[in-house]
Amino acid sequence: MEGGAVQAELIAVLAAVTDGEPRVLTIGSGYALPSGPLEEGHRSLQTGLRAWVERQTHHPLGYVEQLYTFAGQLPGEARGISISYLGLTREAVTEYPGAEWHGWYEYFPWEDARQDRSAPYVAAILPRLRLWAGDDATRQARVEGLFGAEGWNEELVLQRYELLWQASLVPEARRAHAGEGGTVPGREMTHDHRRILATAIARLRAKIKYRPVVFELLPREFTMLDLQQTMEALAGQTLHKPNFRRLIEQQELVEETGKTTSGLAGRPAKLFRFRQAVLEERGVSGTKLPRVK
Amino acid sequence: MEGGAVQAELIAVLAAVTDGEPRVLTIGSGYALPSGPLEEGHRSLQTGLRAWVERQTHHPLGYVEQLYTFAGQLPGEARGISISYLGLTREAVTEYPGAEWHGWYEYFPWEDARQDRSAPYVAAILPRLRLWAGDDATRQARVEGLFGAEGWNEELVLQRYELLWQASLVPEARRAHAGEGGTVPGREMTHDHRRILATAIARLRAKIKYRPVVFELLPREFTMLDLQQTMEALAGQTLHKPNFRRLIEQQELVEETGKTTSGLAGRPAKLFRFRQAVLEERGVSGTKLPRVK
DNA sequence: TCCTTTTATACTCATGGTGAGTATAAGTCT
DNA sequence: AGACTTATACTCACCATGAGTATAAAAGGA
Repeated sequence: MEGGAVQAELIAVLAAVTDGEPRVLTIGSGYALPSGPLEEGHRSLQTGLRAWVERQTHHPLGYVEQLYTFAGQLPGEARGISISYLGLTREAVTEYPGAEWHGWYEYFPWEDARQDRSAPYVAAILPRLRLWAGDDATRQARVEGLFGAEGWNEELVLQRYELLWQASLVPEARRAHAGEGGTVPGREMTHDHRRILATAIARLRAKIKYRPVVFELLPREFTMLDLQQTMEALAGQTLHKPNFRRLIEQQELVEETGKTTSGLAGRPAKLFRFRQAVLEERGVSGTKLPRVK
Repeated sequence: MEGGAVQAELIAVLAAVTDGEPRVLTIGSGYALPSGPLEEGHRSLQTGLRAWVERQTHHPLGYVEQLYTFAGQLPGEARGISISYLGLTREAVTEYPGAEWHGWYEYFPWEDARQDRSAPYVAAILPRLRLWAGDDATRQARVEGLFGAEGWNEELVLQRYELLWQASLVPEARRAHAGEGGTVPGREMTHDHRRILATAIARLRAKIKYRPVVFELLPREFTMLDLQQTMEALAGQTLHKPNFRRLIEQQELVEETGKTTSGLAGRPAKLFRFRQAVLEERGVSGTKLPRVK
């Protein structure tokens, strides 16, 4: 009845958006995510996570949600379980040696589709994937569906990374099954940390569409443009300004503070704040089914 | 650097819909979910889960997705981590002793809002929750938001269960902090298995709205009514027939088989099958943001 | 045989959200 | 003062959705 005991590793993807760039908190010069094993003293998984992030980066942890759990084969030692989390914050002013913020898109340059910034990367990747697919119709369909010109779906971050992995086009894959030829641009990470980051980005891109989590990344007061640019940074997509505004207003997510910006070019913008009340009111409908009565 | 080793427990919520009733596979006469510790031989978490479910219930596992991971304090022994999964299948014809299918709504009678079946339960629960809330405005808001007459949100299954737990109205809570007074109708489960079931129901209710997972629960060929009733069983809501049909058709989720039903009362219904192609075509848009260009 | 019952399927109509684009307001900068 | 820049307001066509009604095609009983 007694199963084998395992090590439990807690891994954090801590995200922020600064100056319109989404960033992630790393250690080891951008090569790893903050992480450490669950210990005796930790009363819960989140407690353990908080402890490790604060020890390694001295950065406080705000909003946190669980991402995914999987069994990893720690080479040599006993097997381990990795439990990953996504956290949202704003970058602290003070820096801590060893901890660095890096742009998401250093790791996934092909994911930033704002004004076609990703275009050259995708153009370089596609022929190599097509070569890999060869005559295999299933592979071809996946390649075109994920990287093809028809309707880029920004939520499929993980699927795209895994495809590159399988095609041996990322360095991490080489460590597993030695491949031939070169790899694709994009910063590498240890173990499967880059896969975890991809999971985090995908989750966040999906979530901002139906839950008001963006506000965790913004200061207390912000302009419509701040809000829009933060969304665009996360989604990796440019948004239609008037319609974005209308969307936010009709959902009553924000309220005016009465203040405006000044000193910048152009007409001063109103400052808004998030309406905390939404969190209670909204059980979020998310309906889609034609209820009766 | 060496953290405390832990036990990893794998827990499965295996769901099916039979004759318009959503059901869950249990052991111990409906008192527990299939589960067991991760062992040396298991190559992945899902492998381990499959092994345990098949050993305890002899039921095959089809579509599976991860639910949640948390640290539980197994009393006495070393601490443990519980990793829960949701699986979707059809009930096998052969039965295995010790394994039983039970209706979801035996465990959560207040969640079945089809033609007001839940009404008497909600009516009985509400005054007791209001009593518990007392003058506390935060508590009152939660009670009314979750159980109140205004817009029942079928996705908040977990939140409702947790509220009842905190109010000490479910037997499981009594084991933790002894409470006074009676409990509310609804079958009890061991440990936090009922909480896990609530998580599974909530996840599935959310997911059927944007991913074609219902078809995992249906036979290969089915009528529109079969499909609708399966959805209704999961959502715990009655749906508008013409609009439901239109929704399915415009999304091109199914195709006609050419066959029809016969022998039953009323006009024969066309038989449909799921269009497997959707799984490839659709990266599922889920858009909501006003993209530009 | 015909009529009732039952279920399936097809239509109608008003409404509101969404995509796309244009027009005006109100500041800085030169 | 005029050019420039950004913010904000408005328009219009279209389509998905909520709600309800009408017709089709079988079974079953009088």
